[in-house]
Amino acid sequence: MYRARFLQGAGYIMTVVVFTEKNKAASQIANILSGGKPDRKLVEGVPVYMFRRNGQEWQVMGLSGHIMGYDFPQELNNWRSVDPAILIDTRPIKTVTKKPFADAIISLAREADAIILACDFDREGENIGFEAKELASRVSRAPVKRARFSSLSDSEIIKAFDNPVEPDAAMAMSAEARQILDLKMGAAFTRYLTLAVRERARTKEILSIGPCQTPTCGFVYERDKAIKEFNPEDFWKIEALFHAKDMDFKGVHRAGNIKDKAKAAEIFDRIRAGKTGLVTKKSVTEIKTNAPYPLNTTEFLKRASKFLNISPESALEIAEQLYLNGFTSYPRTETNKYADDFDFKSKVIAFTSTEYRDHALAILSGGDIVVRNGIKDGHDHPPIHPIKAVAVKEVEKAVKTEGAGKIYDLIARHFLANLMPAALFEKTHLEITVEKELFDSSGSIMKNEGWMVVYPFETKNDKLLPDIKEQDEVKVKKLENIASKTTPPKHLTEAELLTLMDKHGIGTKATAPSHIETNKKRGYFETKGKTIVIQETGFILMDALSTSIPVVVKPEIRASIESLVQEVEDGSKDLEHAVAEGTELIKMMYSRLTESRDSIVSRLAGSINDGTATDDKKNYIGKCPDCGRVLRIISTEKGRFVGCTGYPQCRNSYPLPREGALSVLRSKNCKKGGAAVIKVGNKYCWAVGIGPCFACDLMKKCFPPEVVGPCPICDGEMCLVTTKDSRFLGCSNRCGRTQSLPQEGRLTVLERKCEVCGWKMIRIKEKDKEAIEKCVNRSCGKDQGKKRLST
DNA sequence: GCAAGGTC
Repeated sequence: MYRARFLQGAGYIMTVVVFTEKNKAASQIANILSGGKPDRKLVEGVPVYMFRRNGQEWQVMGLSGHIMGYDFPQELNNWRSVDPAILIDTRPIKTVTKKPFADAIISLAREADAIILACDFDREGENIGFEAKELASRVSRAPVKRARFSSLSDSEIIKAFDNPVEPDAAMAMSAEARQILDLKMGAAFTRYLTLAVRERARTKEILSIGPCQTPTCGFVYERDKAIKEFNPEDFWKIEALFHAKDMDFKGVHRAGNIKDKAKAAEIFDRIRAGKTGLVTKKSVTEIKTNAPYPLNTTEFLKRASKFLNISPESALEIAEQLYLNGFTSYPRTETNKYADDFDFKSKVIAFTSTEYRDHALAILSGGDIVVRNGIKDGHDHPPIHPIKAVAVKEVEKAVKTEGAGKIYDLIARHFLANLMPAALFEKTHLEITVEKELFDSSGSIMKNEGWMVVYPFETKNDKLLPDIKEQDEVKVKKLENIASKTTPPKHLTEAELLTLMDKHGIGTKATAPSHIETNKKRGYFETKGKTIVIQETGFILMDALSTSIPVVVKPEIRASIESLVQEVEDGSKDLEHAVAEGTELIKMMYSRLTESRDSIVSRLAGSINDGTATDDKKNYIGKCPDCGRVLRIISTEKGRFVGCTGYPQCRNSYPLPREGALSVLRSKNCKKGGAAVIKVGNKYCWAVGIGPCFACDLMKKCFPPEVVGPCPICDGEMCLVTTKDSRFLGCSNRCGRTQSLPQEGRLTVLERKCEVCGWKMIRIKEKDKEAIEKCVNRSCGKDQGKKRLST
């Protein structure tokens, strides 16, 4: 500054140095501020853009995100010799991780008369700017200012650089607090757990814990636990098939899902003779469905997974490629709301020369363009939208990454959809009375496609009802009392997981996919198509942690660090106090971890080195309730029993019957808590730890005979009897009535009943043949009941 | 070798 003022009189030209978050931003900002084409040079291999502005020499350089990072001092890097607890009390050291950038900063700073930090307008951006500021301060006393802008539009950039503000130290320090606390916790917990498990199981795997990855896994665990613990309940549903005006349509009894079998039977008895129904009420309502909000990163990743089956990780990578090639806008944004002065019209016009032509023309002919805007404004970047209007083929030619065309298509269609009117549906509800009982039928017809015309990803099937009025009569074609069971919740999809993470503030717009990847890499969960399924190690770890340190498995861990970080940003707490408080918190959790070492480790060790025992399907019984390892059938010369792989530490064992071939019935769960149910020969079943099933009062509940229909000659029921080399139907009263069954193929008794005789239907699937469904009753003459299935 | 956050 001193030098500048002194030299200015002698024709000295002030040099303004600008640091942006990345090269792309540097070049764009230089373009805007220079009003033309800036010169470009390389400093230490880093591009710098130069131009004259207001009589000053400007030099704009892009950083590469963080160019510094925290780590522990060298001497703490030996996992074996350093107690992980020490890490918690050690202040990590910040060092340069990208030297060329640091060198370039220093080189530019030497010549600078003024420095402007121009990174993204968020916490990490402020912090990245401060990394440059700190390096510059080593060689320069030039004043440092901050340009704040939330998009790279000309007007906003010029405004930001004409009115620079003071850098926000509190905001920058808040990110510092996050980095330090994340590292302390992650490193200490991960090292401790990994080393503890290695004492018991031979593995090179790392078992990591972190304030984002662990709650992410926690979401998956909670869902899969609910699935595991789910108990199906019976319910009955009374359905009618109506007919009017040449059309069949369905109705459901108003009682919906009836849990009480007797009640369902009673209702069904009242109506079963009904031949006609009366339309007692009809209502028609019009429903508007708005286009979804513009795409921010989270929403984009969710839709790419849901509609295109592209994982969040690769969707973000593809979007990055599209962005770098100028097809779409910056993919990392929280904002789902366009700026007031956003120029939609010229973009839509550009689309008139692409395959989206018809949609673009429809928008242009609809008068003023109205955008369907969201409500989130992260003051960062505009929603993800197309920059260039091109054909999908051109995108695929330029960007070779698989899925690039599909992603572009989604972004383009979403953009156009945001400019189109709402879709209109007409929903019709009919109340139909049969024998004084009420049935409901509903239908839906699309009246106006609106934005959905350009958005084929959402399904919009019409459900039609005949055009009938109140007091019209309809024919009853069929009435059914359908027995069903409640179904367990479904596994989480990636889209749902992203929603949960977003809702609980786990990770940022750019990092959510990486936390999912980390968990996969660790073997905690895996993706099967769009759904996510927990794996043994992940389940046991989450299960163990949720009893000893529940906050770690829940989003609370992130929230408590976040609230400290927020206080630093607000200025209500300084960095040192926040780090001290956070450290105390981590210490408390760490001591819970060490206290429960044995229970966590013994269970985890089982999941890791007992892989072979688990894979031994023939002898695998289940988890040992004492130590969490693996129970299996052990046969010796002296006899056989169920024992634990944890032997000799764990001496848990259970007796088995001496005689008979054993086969574990995987689908049966012993209701008295037996570890598994084993079939002994063809005679009886045996619950491990409980004893023979025939001696159990719950036998009939666990092994209900498969009833297929009434016995034709007595009041008994015909049941499926399966022996080692045959299967047939026999009367439950043992009156002597039997019936043979097809002996070949896999036989399944279906819930559905034959429409003619009321016996159950069966399904036979022979190898290399199509499955056949037919009535099980040989005396039932109905051959039409036979149906070939496509499988 | 450990976390999470930037960016390529």
